[in-house]
Amino acid sequence: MPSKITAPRGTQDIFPPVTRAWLALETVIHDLARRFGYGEIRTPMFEATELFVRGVGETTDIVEKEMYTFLDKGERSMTLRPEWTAPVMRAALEHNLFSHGPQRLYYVGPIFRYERPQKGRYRQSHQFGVECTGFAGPEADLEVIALAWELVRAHGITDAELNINSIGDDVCRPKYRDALLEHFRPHVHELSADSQRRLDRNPLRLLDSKDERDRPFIETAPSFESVLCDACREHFDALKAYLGECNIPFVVNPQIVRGLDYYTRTVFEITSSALGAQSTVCGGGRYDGLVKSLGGPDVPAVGFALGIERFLMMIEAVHGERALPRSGVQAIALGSQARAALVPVAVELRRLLDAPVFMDYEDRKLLAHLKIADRNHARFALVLGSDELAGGHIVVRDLETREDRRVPLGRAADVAAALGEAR
RNA sequence: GUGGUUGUAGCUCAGUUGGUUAGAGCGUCGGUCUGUGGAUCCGAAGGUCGCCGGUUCGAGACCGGUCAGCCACCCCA
Repeated sequence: MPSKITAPRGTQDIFPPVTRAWLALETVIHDLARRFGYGEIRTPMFEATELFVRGVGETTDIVEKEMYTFLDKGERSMTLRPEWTAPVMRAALEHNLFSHGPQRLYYVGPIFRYERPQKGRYRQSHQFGVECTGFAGPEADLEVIALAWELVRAHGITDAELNINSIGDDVCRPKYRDALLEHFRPHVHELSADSQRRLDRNPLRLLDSKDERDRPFIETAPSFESVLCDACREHFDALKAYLGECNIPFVVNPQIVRGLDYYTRTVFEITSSALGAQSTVCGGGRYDGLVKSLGGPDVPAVGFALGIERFLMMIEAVHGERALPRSGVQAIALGSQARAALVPVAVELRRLLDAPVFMDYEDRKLLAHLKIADRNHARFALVLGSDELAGGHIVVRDLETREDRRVPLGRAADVAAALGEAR
């Protein structure tokens, strides 16, 4: 037997009722973005590989080992979108959006990264994110953080924590880098192998090492705040003040670094203990240099990305799986004659009712049909058998109160009205 | 990419030191109940034991490989 074809590693099929939870979250997201004045953008699921190499950074893990890259039939190197920010900026640039002033854009959709799957990590995952361009001041930082936090707050997620940090700009980041090198260099051989590698590549990332051997040196490392230039410090202080005034609780965490090259100044993360080792549900920050590095004007920008799968895990950890309330009607026909009469009624009811109308087309006993109605979580059953057919009525049964009533069969509108009353 | 761990019915899992014909619960379907549901009881369907190879008289059990799930590292949402 040929081996069964299965979904590729790290991808998943999503069925009802889980798809319902996805739709509910997406609905909240679209509404939230609208209230903050953001418009939705959709971009291709694949892009020229070059976009990510230049946008995300050549030495980042994403570019070095996590991209799904392939050659198309024209021998062009293409890559499945591993993150949204670079494509969104590319699209905005390509269509000259930046010449029309500040932009507020958001997206919801899949990203692809070639990684070994684990809890909260998949090869295809989905992100919601926003990009706010054209504002250099801390107000924009506050705006996107407030938007992300509102999503968390609205779902009553109590164990979420907002961490913020500033990683400086072109002026002070090199200084900090040097300070770190100076601090760690004398102890190179006492550091973990990973950290020794990081020291050359990206000393900032050494700060979030989990290795016990690195801990003592990380604890004594100089903090970025001590090196921030005046402009960056002012920006960071203003943001903290705004967050306080808006009652958004946060902690300053000097170890937040972000893995992508384009971040400047503000970086932030929202974490939760519900997610295992992958505790970050939302990560973002300011990326003032990205648009320029993609060949565009010098446009400041700030945004975040939020993992949909991880967020759903958080919601479930807090609320558990909710029992579905009864809703809609089960149309039950006993016999072929009744079925022929009821099918058009069901179709008409679907036009009239704002609730599901279920119907099973097999020949079954009433009992079996009622069991199906239960399984569908229907609120009402419409029973049409030979007696009702002869009498020109239909029996409406309330499956919660077990009450039966007769309704004239003549027009579906009458049935719909009866259901409306009964509710 | 590295490490640990697990693959037996749709789901959750038993299966003795290797031994004839593969087990349970839940779920599904039918009956119990010629037309009134979530329960009870009875019955049925459903498996080349992830896949390939090896050891053996004999493999679901042992060995190797491979694929996949889960978890962690690296890193990230």
